[in-house]
Amino acid sequence: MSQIENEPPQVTIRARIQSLETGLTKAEQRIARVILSDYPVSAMQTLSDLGKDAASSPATVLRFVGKLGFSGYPEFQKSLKDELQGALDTPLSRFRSAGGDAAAGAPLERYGAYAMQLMEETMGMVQPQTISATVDLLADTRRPVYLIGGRYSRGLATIMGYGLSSVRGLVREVEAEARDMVNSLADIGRRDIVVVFDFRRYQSNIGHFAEEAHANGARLIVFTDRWQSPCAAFAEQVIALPVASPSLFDTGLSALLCVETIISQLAETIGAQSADRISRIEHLYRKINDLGAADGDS
Amino acid sequence: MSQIENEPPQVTIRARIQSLETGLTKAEQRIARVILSDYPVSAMQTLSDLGKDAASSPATVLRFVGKLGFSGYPEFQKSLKDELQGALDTPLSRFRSAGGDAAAGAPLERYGAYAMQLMEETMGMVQPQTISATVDLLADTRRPVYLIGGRYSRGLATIMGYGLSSVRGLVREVEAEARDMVNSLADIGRRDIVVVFDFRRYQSNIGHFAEEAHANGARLIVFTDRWQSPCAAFAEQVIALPVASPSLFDTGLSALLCVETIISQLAETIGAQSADRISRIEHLYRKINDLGAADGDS
DNA sequence: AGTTAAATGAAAAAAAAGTTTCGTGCTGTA
DNA sequence: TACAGCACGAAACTTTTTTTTCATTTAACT
Repeated sequence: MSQIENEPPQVTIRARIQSLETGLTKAEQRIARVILSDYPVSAMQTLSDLGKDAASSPATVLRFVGKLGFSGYPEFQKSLKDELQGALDTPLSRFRSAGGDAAAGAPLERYGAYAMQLMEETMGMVQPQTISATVDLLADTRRPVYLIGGRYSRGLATIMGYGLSSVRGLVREVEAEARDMVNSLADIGRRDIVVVFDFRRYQSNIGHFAEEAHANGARLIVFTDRWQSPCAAFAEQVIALPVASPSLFDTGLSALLCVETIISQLAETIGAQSADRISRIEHLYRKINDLGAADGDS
Repeated sequence: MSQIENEPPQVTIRARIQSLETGLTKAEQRIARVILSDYPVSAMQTLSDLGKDAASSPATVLRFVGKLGFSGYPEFQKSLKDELQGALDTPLSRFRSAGGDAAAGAPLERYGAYAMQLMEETMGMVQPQTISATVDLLADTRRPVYLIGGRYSRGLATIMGYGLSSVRGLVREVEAEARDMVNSLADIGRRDIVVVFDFRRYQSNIGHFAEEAHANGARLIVFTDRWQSPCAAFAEQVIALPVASPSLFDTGLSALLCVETIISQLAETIGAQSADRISRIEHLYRKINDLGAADGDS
């Protein structure tokens, strides 16, 4: 009988429910909780099933749906399905449902969808406390930090080094080459933190560096792969990552994800102190850059 | 009345439908196509709606569902919902439905879920032909490649340089420092490819380097952000990337994704030639590494 | 405490969905 | 061409779901 007056707004139904928080009766809150808990699948049952789940009655559920602005339960479910359709129309979903191995689509789509799976895998593989312990260690700004990486992972060490030095001082990247390694080792002691990136195929010189640093009493953080570099044996924190990719080479995306997460957490932990530092650095960089540019041009 | 005899197998219903390919009548094939097209939402309508979509009848749809091994339409839909529930129970989905901004969960989960969105955005932002054109350019192994990056992006340049030199020769990383830049520029000419990484805040010396290289006739590939480095003006290929992150810093994940995609494509393009090179390099690295390690220890 | 208003669920009524049956029309074979 | 067999959909039938109604309970206010 009743005509549809209100077109569905852009926001998700989930958001609409959440924004209704106030003005919901007790039974309705129960219903909301059930819907939100396994959204949206939980809302795809029949009226009476949903009522049962919320220890309520079909009638009450229907009134709740009315408050949401729908003129009937089927209309509500229709909206839900439309919304779901949109949510599922993503590269990852398509990749997943294609079986994950289909060579379909552009290279970037393929690699990207794989990368997304990798992010998930990474989240599952790295313990939250490993991240937080690492952040805590690095948050002690009186401890100098040394970074070193192998042939491939040198780039990651550089990126992490840059991030670290944006947030705190006493950061130094060590070249994976005899002279610099020895020189650094001479300085490294109990107060120091050493961050090592070592992925297969593990480089023996990196391993020796880590071992020596550990012997000198340094605290060791190791980024490595699933099979774990020998360095891991001496490490206080081991961040073991998935590195397989759909190409001939291993991927560094999982490592970069962790590095950026750590830097971001570190910035939050060190807080105001680091915000200050960042702006000072920005300022200085601009000054020196201008000098450098002039120098380069002349 | 009829009891459920067959427990649902591990495979998705999608896969089951696909494997049924043969043994499907014409009308059933139409139904299959409709279901697979917007899977699984398309299969969540009523029997008659689905029949109408497939230009068929409820009865035929029901027979189709029977062939799939279900004893009735509701049972079929139940399976579908269970499957969907599983598919939606991922970090990304949770992040999305949490509104994207919720500080819920461990830092890695949060950053990782964001990263997944970023991958998607990257896929949307970078044109497939940009990637393929870049790969083609780099596949010309007679052309020397020079890489340079700013303070942050130096790490990315290093990683790409490593990847490139695994696949082909004539790769050189240029330090973003006056002497090395000038020296390199002296060599760079029409035959050369220059890859520049420049993200905000853009460094003027990088810009000058790119301009000069372009003036010398080199082909320019620029990795930059959404707002585009000044270098982009001289570039033959511009890879503009999303870099915003849920922290104070920009992210390099999108850039690394593109770099790895390009390297992987390059390896496939150059093909056997590169497979050969990779194994030769592995062998040589092992030899030299042993020397280096011995050197470092002594 | 008493009154009023709102909220709730049971149950009946209405609507819609799923299932079954059966006749038509097609396809391939004798 | 006639026949068998199968696929198909229309329509009748059955079941389930949604909606409405109404009595009861619960909460709120004087």
